[in-house]
Amino acid sequence: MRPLDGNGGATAGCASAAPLLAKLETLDHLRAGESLPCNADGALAPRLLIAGWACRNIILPDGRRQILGFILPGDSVGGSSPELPLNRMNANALTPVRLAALSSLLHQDDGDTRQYAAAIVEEQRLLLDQIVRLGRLSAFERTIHLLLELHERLMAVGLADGDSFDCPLTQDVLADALGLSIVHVNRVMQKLRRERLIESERRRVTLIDRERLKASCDYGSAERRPLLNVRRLGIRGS
Amino acid sequence: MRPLDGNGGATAGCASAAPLLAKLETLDHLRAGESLPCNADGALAPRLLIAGWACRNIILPDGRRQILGFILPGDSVGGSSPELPLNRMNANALTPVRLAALSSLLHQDDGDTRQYAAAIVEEQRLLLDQIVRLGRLSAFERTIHLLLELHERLMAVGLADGDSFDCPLTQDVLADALGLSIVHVNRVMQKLRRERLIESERRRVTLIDRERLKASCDYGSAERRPLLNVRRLGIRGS
DNA sequence: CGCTTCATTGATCAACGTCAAGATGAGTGG
DNA sequence: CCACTCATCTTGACGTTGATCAATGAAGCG
Repeated sequence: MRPLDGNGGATAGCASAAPLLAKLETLDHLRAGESLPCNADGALAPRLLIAGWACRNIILPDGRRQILGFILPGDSVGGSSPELPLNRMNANALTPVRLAALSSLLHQDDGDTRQYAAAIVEEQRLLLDQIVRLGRLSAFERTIHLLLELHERLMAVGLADGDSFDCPLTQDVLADALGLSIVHVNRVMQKLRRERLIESERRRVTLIDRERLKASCDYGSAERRPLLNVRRLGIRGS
Repeated sequence: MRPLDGNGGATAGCASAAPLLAKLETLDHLRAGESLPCNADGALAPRLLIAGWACRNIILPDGRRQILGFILPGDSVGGSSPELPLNRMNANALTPVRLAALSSLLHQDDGDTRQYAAAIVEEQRLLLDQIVRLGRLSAFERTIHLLLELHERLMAVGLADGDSFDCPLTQDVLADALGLSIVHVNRVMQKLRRERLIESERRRVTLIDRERLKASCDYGSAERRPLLNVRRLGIRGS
């Protein structure tokens, strides 16, 4: 029972919920672990991810890995500029993945420039969130924060229903995204379940009380620009 | 003795070394701690920093602070797009700072677009480095890595001579940039001096053996895109 | 079934944070 | 010139978080 799709990849269970993506013609099929296609110059080829999950990552010489961010259905990669560092990092499928051509989507008049710009803005927002997570949140907060981000992004493309979504991330991958050890991720997840903040069975993650979760990790506070900021830093001018 | 400049700000000791910047007319003067000017929409106003140091930072509701990156002489802010998240974060002077108008510099034909694009690329590169530092480097490595970045950037604008530069960062600021406690930063710096990797007296930091330093923290390995990546992640496809 | 990947557990330890208290040094007003 | 203040750096003791090592389950898959 629960056949877990057979054909399409990670998000097949929700495929009906992503009507926009379903209509696109598939250009590439990747298996889990494979690298996203590159141009001759080594930069990511322009693609739209229509099914499955991927991630961008950096691997240090000694084998440590840091995942920079996740690529979810509806996300585009490589479109904006081959110079952009993000487009020069490794990107790997985490599940079976289907990609569509991107240029076709964007070559309408000047619309592509606008699309590219929006993608860059969104990418930067996610990078800043990642920095705050890694720099100033505890393991517990980090994990919640990332789950909230994933849920929000999947929600936006119709791949999360209400409070839950299909999450193909292994604890191994989660660890490298959160800058933690795999063992610790496991314990944090257990604590989250024990405190009834989330449920997770098989690959399905349910965020039980999103408002409480958001409050517990300051989710979203990186976006707001405080109007006036008298804290720290500036008590020095005469 | 050692009057530590009196007029110009943090980088006055090196002013002669930044000929390009010296010629610009100053638009704003900021004292340490003050916020960089904003437009009506709340985004950073377009400026070129010609003297002093500043940083972009996020402050969480409970007072924790994460510094996202430093703004050094020669860096521009707010130029690219008011939508960019980085341009909507707090930015504060860390020393007395002088800013120049940016629009005048860039309103030559289409040159501004190119300039903006280059700035975005560079910003993204620094953000990725920051993520790797926070996510996968130890406190010791992080500190070295950041010092190397600062040295390299100052070198590029003629504000570092050989192996040393004038570093106005307090350990407090360093801590919030590195995601560490202030006490731990202090101990790491001591260890760095004890092992003769750096010297630091007053505000002057000297990197004693840059090659050794780079090797010890994998500096620069985030830029290179490995050609083939068989490690981890992908041993799953049949 | 045997294999492999992934999740889980316990024990132990190192890294890093917190608290509290001095030093040190530069600037300031009397 | 001195006392005073304030920011910064430094130190020690101690607690916590999270890493590491090493096994053991559990589940999917050929």
